[in-house]
Amino acid sequence: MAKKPLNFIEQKIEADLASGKNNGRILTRFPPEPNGYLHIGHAKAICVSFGLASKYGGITNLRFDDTNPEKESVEYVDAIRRDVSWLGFEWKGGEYYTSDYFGQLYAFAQQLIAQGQAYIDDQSPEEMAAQKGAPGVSGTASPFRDRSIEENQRLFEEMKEGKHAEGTCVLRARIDMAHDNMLLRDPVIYRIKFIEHHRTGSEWVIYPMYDFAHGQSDSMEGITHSLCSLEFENHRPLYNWFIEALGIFPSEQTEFARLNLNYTIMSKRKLLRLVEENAVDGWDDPRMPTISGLRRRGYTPEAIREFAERVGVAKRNNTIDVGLLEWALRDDLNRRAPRAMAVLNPIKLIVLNVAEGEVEWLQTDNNPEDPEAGSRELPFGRELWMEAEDFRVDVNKKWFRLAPGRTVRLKSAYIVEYVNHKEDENGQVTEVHVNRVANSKSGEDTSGVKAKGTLHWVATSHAVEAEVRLYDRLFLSEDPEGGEDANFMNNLNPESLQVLSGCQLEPSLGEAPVGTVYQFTRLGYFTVDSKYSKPENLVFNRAVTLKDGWKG
RNA sequence: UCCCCGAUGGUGUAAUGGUAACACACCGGUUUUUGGUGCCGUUAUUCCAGGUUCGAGUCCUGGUCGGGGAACCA
Repeated sequence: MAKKPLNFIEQKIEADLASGKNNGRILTRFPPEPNGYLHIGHAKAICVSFGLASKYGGITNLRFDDTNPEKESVEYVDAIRRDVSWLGFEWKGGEYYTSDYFGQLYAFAQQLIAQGQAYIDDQSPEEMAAQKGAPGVSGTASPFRDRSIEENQRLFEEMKEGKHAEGTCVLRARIDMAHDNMLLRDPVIYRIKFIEHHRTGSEWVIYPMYDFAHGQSDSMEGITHSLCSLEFENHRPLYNWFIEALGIFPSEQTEFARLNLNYTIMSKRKLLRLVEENAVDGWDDPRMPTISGLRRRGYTPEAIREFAERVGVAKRNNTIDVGLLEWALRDDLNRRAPRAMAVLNPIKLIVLNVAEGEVEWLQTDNNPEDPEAGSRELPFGRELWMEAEDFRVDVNKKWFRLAPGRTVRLKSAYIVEYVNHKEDENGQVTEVHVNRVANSKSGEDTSGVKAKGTLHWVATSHAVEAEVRLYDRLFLSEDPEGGEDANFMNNLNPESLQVLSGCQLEPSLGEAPVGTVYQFTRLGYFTVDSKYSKPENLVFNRAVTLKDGWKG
C-alpha cells in the first residue's frame, strides 16, 4: 500500500506529535471576520483546519474575529455558521468570539503598559505614518514614546471610559522603530471607535487591532496549530512577540497559500460590490463563488471537499483551473445523482404508428452507475417532446442524431426512423414525424436495427413545465482582478445567465425536492432553485454541464 | 532601496541526497441504450550559473523572476 504523501503542515504536525509537543493535543481554529459571506477560498481553509485536526485526533474551534464593528453583523455570523456546517464540519472545540475576550485583551494591554512595552500616542495617523520610515529606512520615535508608565495607565483608562475622542489617541506597542519588518515599528494595538458592536453593543469604545487580538485569542483557547494564509507571514513575528511579552501559551502560526481560481474573484470587498450594485442576485447567486452560491447552484459538500483535497496545501501561490472544481462536482454527481429526462428547447416528435391516446409506461434506471438506486416508470405515447438541436436537415456522417433518413433510439423506449418534418414560415423545424421500429423496445430489442444515437424525450401528455436557468462563468477573462485594481465590473460576462422558459420535464420532476441534484440525461446536473422555485412555477438551476465529447 | 516567502509538465501537488511520480487538462483508442461514465494509452516537467558529493529537484553561494510587507482593516 502506497502511503499518501503528506503536505508540509501534516509533516509538521507529525513531527510535533513525535516529539510529544503539547502532549499530543491538536487544536486548530477557523477564524473568519463576520463581514461577508464565505467563499470557495474559505472552503479550502476550512477543509485544511478542520480536516487536519480530525485527521490527527484533534478538534477545531470556530471563532468569529469581530474586532472591527464597522463592517461586521449578525447576518454574516449566521451565514458563516450555516456554511461551515453545510460543508460537513462541526466545531467540536466550541464557538467563540474575539469580542468575548475584550476584557482579557484589555488586561493584556494593561500588562504591556505596566511592563513598559506599550504607550499612548496622541499623534494623528499622518504624523505616525511619517515616523514609520520606509523599507530600508528606519523610523523615528514618537514624542510620546517615553511617557511614564503611570501616565500611560491613566490615559488608557480614560480611553476605555470614553474620555477621548475618536482619532485623538491610540495605544501602541513599544517595540523597535528601526525593525526590518515594518509591522514591528511600534504597531497600533488599540483604537477608539464609538460604534455599536453587534455583540457587545456600546460596552466598549476601544477595540483591539487584529495583531493584538489574534495570537492572544489563539493562546487563550490553547490553539496548538494556528493555520492561516501566506499574507500573514509578515505578522508572525508580531504574533510571537505578544505571546512572549505576555508570557502566555505559545500557539504556533503556520501559513499556507490561499486558493485562487481563474475566471473568479475572491475578494470579499469585490464580491460585496457585485451584490451592492446588483450585478448578481445576492450573495447566493448561483454564479457567485460563495459557499451559499455554490449550494444554490447545485454543488455538493462532498464535491467541494474533494476539490479542496485535490488542490493540495503548499506555500507557493497558485491559480487553480475552475475546471477542476467542475470535475469534482461531476465526479461526485455521476455516482450519486438520479437521472431524469428533460427537454430544454422542445419541439414535437410525433410517432406516427403509435395510436393517439395510447400511453405505455416504460421502466428506466434511476442511475445506471448505481444498481441500488432502483428504477421508475416513464410514460410513452404518440406525441413527445424532443430537443430542437437533436434534429437537423443537413448533416454529415458524424451526426448521430435525428435527420432525414436517420434512425435513432429514444432512451429507454424504442428505435424510431425518420418519416418527415414540418417547418414554420421562418424555416424553423416545429415537428418531426417518425415511425417506431417493430420489436425495438428497450431491453427486449430483437429488431436487429442499429441506432447510433440515443435521444432523451418527454411525453407531451404527462410533461411538467419549468423554467431552467443555465449559468456560465461570471467573468470573461481568466484573471478578472488582473494586475491592478482592475475594472472587474467591466469584465462581466453578459451571457453568464440564460433563462429558458417552457422547458418540458418528465413528471417525476414535478416533486423534486430542494437539495436533490439530478442528472438531466445528456444535458448536465440540475437542481431546484431554493429561492424562486414554486410548485406551480418550477425553476431549475444547471450546476454544471456534462462533459461534451462531441466535436461535430 | 530593506525584510519575509516562493520557483518541478498546460494547471496543481509529490519525490525529505539514490530510476522525477500522481491528479486534472489535452490527444488517441476501446466500451456504452447518456457523443456521459468506465477502461487503456500518448504527449509534456526540475528558473539560471557556479560549488559540495560516487550521486543534487533536494544541500551551499550568487543571480533572475514571481508574491507579500508602511492602514486607528482582517
